[in-house]
Amino acid sequence: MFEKKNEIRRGEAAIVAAGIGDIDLKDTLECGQAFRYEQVRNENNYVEYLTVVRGNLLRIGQERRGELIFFGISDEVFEKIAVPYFALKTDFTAIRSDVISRTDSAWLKEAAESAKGISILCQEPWETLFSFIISQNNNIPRIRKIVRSMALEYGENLAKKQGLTHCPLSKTGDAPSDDACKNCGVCYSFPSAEAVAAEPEKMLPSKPGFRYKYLVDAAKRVVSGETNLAEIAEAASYEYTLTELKKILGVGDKVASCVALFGFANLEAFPIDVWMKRAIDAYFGGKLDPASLGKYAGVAQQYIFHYIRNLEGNAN
DNA sequence: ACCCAGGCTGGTT
DNA sequence: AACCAGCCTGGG
Repeated sequence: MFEKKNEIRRGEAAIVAAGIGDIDLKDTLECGQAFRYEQVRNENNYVEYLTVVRGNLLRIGQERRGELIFFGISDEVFEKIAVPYFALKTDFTAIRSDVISRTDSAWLKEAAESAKGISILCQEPWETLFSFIISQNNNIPRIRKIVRSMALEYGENLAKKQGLTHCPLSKTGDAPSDDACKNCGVCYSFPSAEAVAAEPEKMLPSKPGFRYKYLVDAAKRVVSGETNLAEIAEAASYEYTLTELKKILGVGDKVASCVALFGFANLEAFPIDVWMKRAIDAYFGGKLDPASLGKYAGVAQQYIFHYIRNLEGNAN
């Protein structure tokens, strides 16, 4: 694995992570790998997002490529939560060079350049599994809506817990009381497997549709230990991860490889969905062997995926 | 009204 | 082994 050190500036109210390659906050959060992000409008000249990571509400801004600003964050949360989540120690510039060096495809080289702002996040395995089960035959706005709604059902109000004096999404300066937050869900912790397994029917108002029984199966297996996410993480084997995850009802190759890539940081995982099929048919003569792209094939997959979607007028 | 959305299951050939 | 209808639901 390539690694590099970051230059971290610590201010009073924020920690700035600089020298972290080409990362683009919007591209990274909105490329379809994650669902718990919310852009916050502000009057400053930077983009700002809210996101929930392992039970921590994070406020992140970006003024320029390759630099992230974490607002109101402690050193501990920064080191233990933000750095791993955004994979700030992973050198995606070097990985991109590695990918480019392994292909003759001018189209892929172009895609890699175009999508160089994308970092592969390191998300919580359970959250990734649950979210990608919801993602099947579904679109991103609705996936996000379902997750927000379930977080509201099962989760904890983190804005309140973390002592925010006003809601970042409110223009009127409302305090983040349970009452004020009851229709939002953006700032709530992700539903735990235990909570879902204990009261699965609470998912129904969020309208998961035919995925309901899949979500129940996933929660029950994780709680019982039949699916041992910690052990899968420890094994760090792509093949093993796929095999184990596919035992869950409703988890096939696509969902399992997404969870491997985004939830277990198996960067060789290569999810193939309808967009990837289109790209492979149109630009790789109908076949593309992931192994030929090396151990960072999953990063190449994101470049291809991002590029084809932008070319073909990006869908939801 | 109809069709589709970042798949999978279960049944049929 | 390959094929494929049907699936919950919301939005165009």
